[in-house]
Amino acid sequence: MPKQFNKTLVTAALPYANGPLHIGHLAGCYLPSDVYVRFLKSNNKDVLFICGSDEHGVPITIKAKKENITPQQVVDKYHKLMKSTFIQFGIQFDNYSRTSSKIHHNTAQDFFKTLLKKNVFTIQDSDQYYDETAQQFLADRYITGTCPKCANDKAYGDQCEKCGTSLNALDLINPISTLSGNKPSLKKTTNWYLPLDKLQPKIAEYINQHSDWKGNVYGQCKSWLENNEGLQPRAMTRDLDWGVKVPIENTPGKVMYVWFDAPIGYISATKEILPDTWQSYWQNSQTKLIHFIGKDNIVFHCIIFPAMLMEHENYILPEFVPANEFLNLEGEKISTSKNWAIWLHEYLIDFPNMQDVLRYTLCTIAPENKDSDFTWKDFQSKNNNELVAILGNFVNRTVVLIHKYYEGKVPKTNDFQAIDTQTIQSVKETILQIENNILNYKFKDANAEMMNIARIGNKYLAETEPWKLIKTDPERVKSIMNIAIQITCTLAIISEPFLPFTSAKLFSMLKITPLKWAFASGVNNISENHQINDASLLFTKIEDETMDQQIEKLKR
RNA sequence: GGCGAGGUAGCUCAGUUGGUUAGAGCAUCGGAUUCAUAACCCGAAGGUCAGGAGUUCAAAUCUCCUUCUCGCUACCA
Repeated sequence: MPKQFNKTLVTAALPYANGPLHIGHLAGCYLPSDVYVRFLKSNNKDVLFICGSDEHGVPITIKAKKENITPQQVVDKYHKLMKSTFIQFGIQFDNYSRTSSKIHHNTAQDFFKTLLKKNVFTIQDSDQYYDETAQQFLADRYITGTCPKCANDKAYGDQCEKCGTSLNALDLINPISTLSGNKPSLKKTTNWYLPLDKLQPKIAEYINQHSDWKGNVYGQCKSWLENNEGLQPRAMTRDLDWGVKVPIENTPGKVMYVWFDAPIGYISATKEILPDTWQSYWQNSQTKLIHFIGKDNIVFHCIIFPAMLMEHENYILPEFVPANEFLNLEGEKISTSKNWAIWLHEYLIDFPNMQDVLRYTLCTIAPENKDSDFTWKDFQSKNNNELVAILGNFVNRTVVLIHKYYEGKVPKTNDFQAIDTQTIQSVKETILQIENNILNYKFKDANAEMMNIARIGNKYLAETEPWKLIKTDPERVKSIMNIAIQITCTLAIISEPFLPFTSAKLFSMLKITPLKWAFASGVNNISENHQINDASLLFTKIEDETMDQQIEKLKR
């Protein structure tokens, strides 16, 4: 029995505010979520799209120390940059918030207090390494030493990358803090744990109800649940001076674990824009909650956050988690530290007003089922051979012909011939496929089908040959050109989720106010005698030289 | 090491519960065309489905083994 929903709450993973955004972020998470939300909004659905910067955690404090500024200055810088990047790429969040905001701190603390009141947490003491010079406790990741198994002297406190063994920092021989290079000391500390072990049956039941999730997501959840010892308690607090303070008396220097506070950021961002009605989304069983993320955070969104929500008891649980795999770049993993990335804010400078080209390219190679690869050559080919040659060209030849034959006034249709009805029918069928694909989170397929509508248009013109008929049967040409312009209007409507800037240009060229999805298969959207604007190019060719420069830039 | 996901045409990727001759886009080659940004349209060629064994009337699909890539491995986010 499928559940019925009347609201959709879409979240996109909170990007971590210690660096700029690159194409992998866009392809993996923000583009698919934006397409999905734009589609629902075009269909007049009640949908809310939430995101924000994740501004806590150790890496930010380390970056601040390195650059000799405060953590707040670090997050201010990247929050501003990321927000502006999203806006420029047309990622249309209803709210792009941040976890350093007052409302977030309050919301996260309230959430924590509720779990405290319900006695959800278990409290445990443990010995943790402490760096006297840096004056802070060290996460396992920030300690290196000699692996007890393979004697590799560059093993991390959580894992030895040489032999692959999972480690505990206490196992390391000759531990060294990566912050100061000194030997850390052991200190006792108390933390509040989410007892995932006790919650395992509830979580397992929840996951089992969602065997329809994508293979990578469901598989990873099962792997956590069915791991030899099952789920283990996880500390929800950390010893750090940067983060949301734990709302318990006499706990100085203790903040919430980033993965406790970050997903609550989705809630606080909703509260921020809907102070009175946010509960109608988060605490309403009629709401479909969807988390768009990358494969690296499956466990947090499918196990830990749902566990938190279950124990709070007032919230709905995620209904679907479309996690994408990773995007590679020119055959290699994207790496921030090696500067092997295409930074979005730089793309905007190098390719002004070409956001849709990147949106399109990334959508065609979205890593929906497996890691995929971005190459500049492919980017150029998608632009030149598809956007310019198929979509741009169809629109251009249609608009040019209408100006040539009718001075830009849309001609009236006469009787439809078989080819007309067939063409209209195949456009309708393609639209249905797009809808079906989007609703099933298959954005790559949906995007390809959108391009197929332009192909149908090109084929229609090639087969009807209005440039020949104009000499023998001008009445017939009127019908053909009318249908061609209606298809152009369809393209304006259905391209909006994928190519919002192009869609806007198309509506402007057609000189009509933007239409919603319900009009997509209409054949009377542009009325007879309506005056359209002059043709202008939607896309321009990209030369080899431009691509060579970008490839050169990567290698620097 | 353990677990999960993947390996399909030159390239980038689809292949739903096993079922006609394994698909698409791009690239390549050929044809047609001139309204259009030398674009469009039609057609052809291109695959031992990572490798091996097994189950079955039938395997890209199910099972086992080998191998490669990516992720997770519980205090990185």
